[in-house]
This record gives sequence, C-alpha cells and structure tokens, in this order.
Amino acid sequence: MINPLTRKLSSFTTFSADDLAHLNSMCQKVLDFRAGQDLIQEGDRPDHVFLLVRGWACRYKLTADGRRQILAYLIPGDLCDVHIFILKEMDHAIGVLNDARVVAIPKDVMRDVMRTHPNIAEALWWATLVDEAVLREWLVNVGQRKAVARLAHLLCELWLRLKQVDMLGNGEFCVPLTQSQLADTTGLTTVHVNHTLQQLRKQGLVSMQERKIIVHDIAGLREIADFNPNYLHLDPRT
Amino acid sequence: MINPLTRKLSSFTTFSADDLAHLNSMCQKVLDFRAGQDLIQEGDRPDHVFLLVRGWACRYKLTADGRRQILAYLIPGDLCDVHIFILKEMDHAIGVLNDARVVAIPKDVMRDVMRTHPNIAEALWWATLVDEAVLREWLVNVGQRKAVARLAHLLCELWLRLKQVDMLGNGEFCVPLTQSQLADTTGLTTVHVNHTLQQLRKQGLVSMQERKIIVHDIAGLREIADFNPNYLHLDPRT
DNA sequence: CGATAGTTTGATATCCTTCAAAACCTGTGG
DNA sequence: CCACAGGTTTTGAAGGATATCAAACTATCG
Repeated sequence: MINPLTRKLSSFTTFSADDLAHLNSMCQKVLDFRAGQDLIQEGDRPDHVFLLVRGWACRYKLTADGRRQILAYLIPGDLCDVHIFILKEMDHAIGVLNDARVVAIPKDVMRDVMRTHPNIAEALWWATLVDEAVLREWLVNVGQRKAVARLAHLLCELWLRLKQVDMLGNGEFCVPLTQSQLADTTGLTTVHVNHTLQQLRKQGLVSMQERKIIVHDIAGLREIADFNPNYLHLDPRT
Repeated sequence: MINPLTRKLSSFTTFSADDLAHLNSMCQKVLDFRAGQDLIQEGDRPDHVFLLVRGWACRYKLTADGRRQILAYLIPGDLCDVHIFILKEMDHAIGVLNDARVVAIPKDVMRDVMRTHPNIAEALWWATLVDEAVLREWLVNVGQRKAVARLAHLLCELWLRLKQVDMLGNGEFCVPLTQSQLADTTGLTTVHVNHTLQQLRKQGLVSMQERKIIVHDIAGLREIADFNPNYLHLDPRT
C-alpha cells in the first residue's frame, strides 16, 4: 500500500527513488486516536508533526461564548502544521472526527528532511500554501454565499479532494460529518443546515444513507455553488 | 529611513549585517500605483514579488454574482505572495486601496535569497504562516461573531498590526477604509456597517473625522470583540 | 433495552439585507 | 469661484434569511 503522504504530494511533483525512500522512512511511529479526541490544542508547542493516515480530523477554534468554527478538514495524507517550529505556539486546535490513525514525525526528523531533501521540502510548502488557498475560499464561502450555495460548495471541495487521494469509491461519496459539524464549518446553525440539506435532497443533488451524505449530481452542485476548483491548485494531469 | 520589510521581519528574528544588506539590496525597483488599480489579478503568473512600501492594499476575490470578499489587508512592509513560484497561478487578486508605492523584486532574486540566506528565508516563511493564521481568525470572525463584534475585532487587529510597524501616530489610529470596503471584509452590507459603526460611536469607542475612523478606547473594543492577539504571533518583546 | 447522539419539526424572534432616496464631501472643469 | 459629477455616508421602511428555543423522533451502541 502506498504511503498516503506520498500519494498526496505526488500531485505536486515527481519524487526520486531516494525521496520516496525518505518519505517512507519518516512514517515509523503510528498512533491511534478515538473520535472526539484532540490531536493538538490551542497553546500547545508540539514536538511532533502528525500525518493523518486513516480517518478525518479538523482544525477548529472556539470563541469566548462557546461557539466553534471549523477552519479546515484534514483527510488521509494531510499533515498537521509542518512548520510549527517557526510559529512556536498553536493558535488553534486540531481534533479527530472519527476513529483515526496518525503517524507522528519528530520535529527534528522533519527539520532534517527539509534541509537534506529540497524536493520534499518544496512539496511540503506547496501543501501549506494550498491549505492557505483553501482557507481563502472558505472565507469567501462564509462571507458571501447563501446557505444552499455554501453547503454545495463545501461538498464540491470535499469531493475533489477525496478524489485526489483516491478515496472516492466509484463516484460514491460519503461524508462522515454530522449536521452540527457542517454547521460549525459554514457558520450556520444545525437547524438551518438541516433545512438546507433538505432543499438539496429535494432537487435530487444529494441523498442520505445511514447518516452519510451521498452526492448524486456533482455537476449540479457545482452550478449552484459557483465552484471554481482553481484554488485547490491541482495537477492539470488529474 | 529603515526598510519597511526589515522592520516587519525584525519582529520575528534578529538579522546579521549581511542579512540586512541583502534585504536592502533587494529593494531596487520602485513602482507607483493609483488608488483602485490591481497589483495582480486572478490567473496571473507574476514574475515579481511586490513589497508594499506606502499605502494600503488588499487581497480579494469576486464571486460569479459580483460580490466581493476582501481576504486580507496589506500594509507597508507586507509582501505579496513570496512563494507564488510554488503555486504557479494566482487564485485571487490584489488591489491597491489608495495611492501606493511598491518595490518589485524579481522572482529569481527572491529564489536566490531564499537559498543563500536561510535566516531571511525563515523570516519570510514566518510572515506567510502569520498571514495564514490571520486568515483563520477572519474566518472565525465572519462565521461566528455578530456585526458589532466583527467590526470591533477587525479594528483591534489593524490597530495592533499598525503598531507593530510604527504606524500608530501617538495612539491616533486612522483607518483609510470606506464603509463599503469594511462591508466586503466582514461579509456585511454597507448599510449594516453604517448602523454598526454608529453603535460603536454611541458607546464612545470610536469616532470619525474626515471619513476616517479614530479609535478612542482600544480596551473597550477588545472586550466586545473577544479579541485574543495570539494569532498574530507577535514578538513577546513588543 | 435504555442511554446517548444525531436528525427532524415547528413556531417565533432577530439580525441583517434590500431597495430607495437624501445628504454630504471632494475633486474637476468651466 | 461656482456648479456639477461621482463617490461616500446616512436615513427609512419592509422583507427575507437565518437564529433561537423546544420538543419529538430516530438511529446506534453497550
């Protein structure tokens, strides 16, 4: 089985055999987390970089009055804060959404690889810059779009990102997110997310099975979402 | 007069004489822009990195139906997309808000400095990571806070950032932004921004002179804004 | 089988938008 | 130096999108 980090970064560059060996050698220490646990909390100064191997996680922040904003989703192959040693202290938390497996890469190993393998270093920076681009699009989403478009846009993005790492079982697309997580992501309330999802269902764009959202008509979603995937900076090959 | 880039990056690290010389030598080609012009447009593949020396600029994105979301403000000392050569193509535009002066640094010079001066390279990455942290906080702001807190939060941030680069004329704090720009920043309408600013004025927190917002009570603003400056990753010395 | 978490429903409140027009400022050209 | 144009701020009224509160329903799991 291919290293999920390699699979992800390969959509940016082509690695040498030596690079590939190194990418594998980094993934020694495996850890398991249960749904709901935090990988990292605000204020932490972690000495490991986490690579998500199985399951989903999210970045989030809490406000003083107890509201939560989800800032990003992490799917297998995504790294948590490769460059935390530059910023010193976490300004947000990272929590695991369902039972998950991660690889912990010691900070020093990371630093070393960045120095000795410029190809890998650049690919890691690419991933960081794409994360930032996604964040920008989320701000547009929450700031400017109505509830229906907002949810549709999120689904389009997840669909493409999962596809990028081969996690789209023959077009079937299951989002393991609760409506309250979707609410915290889009800046809406649970109740309103529920209403809005029903609209999407009535239009035949999605349906739900076992509490999972199934996307039926990705083209239709794209249309109402005003979705332009350029911000994901995917390989045109794909 | 001190190089504004140096002043900004100095709040992350201390530079050697050689570093400082290099930072100065990068700033050769000066360009002037008029209010409203775009420095860079979506889809561009710029071959220069711009350093803002005078005036304000903003990153922004337009939606299909003509709405605009402002994604970040750039003030003197801020760089536009140091690492664009990694991402290849701009996924957003950068426009100048008032008459501004920039320094254009050729891509190759940038690349070179990154290779030969690891200290500067790391400082530039620091700036990029802080930009990302700001973006996260903006998402929290737009997603979770009510209009009053949202505007107050933005003002608190700008106040601190200007202070960091010594642009706070003895506590006087003039924001050269129109209400419609504030609206595009916060995801509100112009009308509602106007109402909200009046609330802040009634409470004596801010006032307006010549279309500029003057902050009177930064502590008061912080309180209603739920403002925690940790995300700016400022030097604790400051 | 009960406990717990997630989904759905309904009714009401409110925040914010939309549309429209007046007032105000600033710069420009006659 | 005044008049006018264009952008900005302000005001008002009305509607809509989303929030809030509360409770019923449903699925899952030990």
